[in-house]
Amino acid sequence: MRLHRTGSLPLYRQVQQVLQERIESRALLPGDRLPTEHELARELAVNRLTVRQAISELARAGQLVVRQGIGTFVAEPPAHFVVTLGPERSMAAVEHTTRTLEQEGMPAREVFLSSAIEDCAEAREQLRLPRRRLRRVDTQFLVDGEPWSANTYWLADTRFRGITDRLVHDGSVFRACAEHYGTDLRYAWRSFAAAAASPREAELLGVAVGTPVLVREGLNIDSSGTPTVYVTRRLRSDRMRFVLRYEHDPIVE
Amino acid sequence: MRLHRTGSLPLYRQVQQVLQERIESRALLPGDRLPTEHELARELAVNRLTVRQAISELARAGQLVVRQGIGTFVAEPPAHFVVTLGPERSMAAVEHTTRTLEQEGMPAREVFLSSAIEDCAEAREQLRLPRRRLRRVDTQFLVDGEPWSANTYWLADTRFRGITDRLVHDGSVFRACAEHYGTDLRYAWRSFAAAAASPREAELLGVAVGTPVLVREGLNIDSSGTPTVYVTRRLRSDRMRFVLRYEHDPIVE
DNA sequence: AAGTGGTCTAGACCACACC
DNA sequence: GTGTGGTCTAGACCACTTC
Repeated sequence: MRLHRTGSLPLYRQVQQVLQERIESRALLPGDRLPTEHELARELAVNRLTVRQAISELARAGQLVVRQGIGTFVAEPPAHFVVTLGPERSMAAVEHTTRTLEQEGMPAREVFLSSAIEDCAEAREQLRLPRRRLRRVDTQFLVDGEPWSANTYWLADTRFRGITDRLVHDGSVFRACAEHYGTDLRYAWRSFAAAAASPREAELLGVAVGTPVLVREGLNIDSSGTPTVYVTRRLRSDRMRFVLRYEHDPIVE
Repeated sequence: MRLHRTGSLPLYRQVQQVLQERIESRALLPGDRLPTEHELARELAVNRLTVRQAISELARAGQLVVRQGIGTFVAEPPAHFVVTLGPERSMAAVEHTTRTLEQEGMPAREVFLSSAIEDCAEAREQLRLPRRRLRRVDTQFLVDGEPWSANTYWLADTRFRGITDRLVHDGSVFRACAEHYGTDLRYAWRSFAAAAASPREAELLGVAVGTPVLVREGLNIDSSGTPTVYVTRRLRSDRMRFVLRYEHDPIVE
């Protein structure tokens, strides 16, 4: 195989096409290891950096998975787990998702990462709190040992005093609010956006920097309508997807 | 300024930090042009490729905008337009969004791109149609002349015969369905995910390949409950964001 | 024509995983 | 140690924008 500049298609795009053809023709199956970068470079008579440029775009797009020291692999078709959102503002939420996952043999749990007094303009405004009262709690959602989301919660330090100690053994913030503080939460709003994974987020999610992540933010209010928890989740877009169903009587999270 | 390998932080990350510091300290303001890649390379005593690697990640993350032949600029803070979704399945949808945008002085319109008989397993399943009856329509949503979303609609060719001609002057597919075919649509479901822009999508949206985009899919049914239009939208995540409000009585799309 | 970013090369060394 | 991907360099030429 030999590539060369033709028309105006850059070499690295031609390399991409070669790889995509091999995947689509099933010459390479999900989970298979690609030839090494050196081998591909030699085989296609291009520089290794050109191969890397081709691979890195395909990896970002989720078609390949690169593992340092091991090799580059054809990605498994994403096990898009569908989370169904109802029109309700209730929050059986995490509970429901967790149960569903477990029924499919995928043990899910939320793990506490860190907690600190910290300021954040957006959280301050949403919660209407002075800056010194703002507590930030970070958690990770693991499914089958694999990180699926990185979460940041903002809440009033005074109202949930000592919550950090509660979270060490069970990282579920919402459960802690309910069980230890008697606070029933429901949604005021939730939002969806897409963003590139920052270095920190990429590490937490086990993906490459710049990988698209689904950003879900939400404000939770207590039964009196007071803004109580402002949460930001970054979700692996190759693992989760949200669906708003209107037909049937709908469930949660 | 001189960078060198310290600890284990790669050079290109140090270059990123330098740039981010200049942006955060407001030494570089939104819209400002950065020094050229050659200049940065010389100034920081690193290779130009190293500078490029730093810049390309920041560009993907939306902090910088790179324009060939012109220069690299600090991105304007994203004018996240918020689209409010109600729990209703109704579809005042595009209408409402368009009106809101226009009130803010941003003329919005949907533009027809192409139309063809084409097969798609997912669309076939959603619409329960045989493959030969499947029509694909592509449109672009422009706000103030700038592309905000790339849309693909799937519908029954027989039911909407001649729709292509209707769309040439007004690209709004939903409006065409209502006005020319008397079909009132509402949502059965909508979904949200994130993905990397493919070369084709990147071109339509005016962003770099691999930029995170918000993927919104939905199935629309007519008043008898028949699946009628299956639509996939790719939205610029630096321009739009979806919010589900639960508090007030809610509006549309 | 001049200046910008876009692509490509050859070669080197480093960090990580596995044996 | 061996082999993988990760980082980095020096230098070249191309494509696009502006003048």
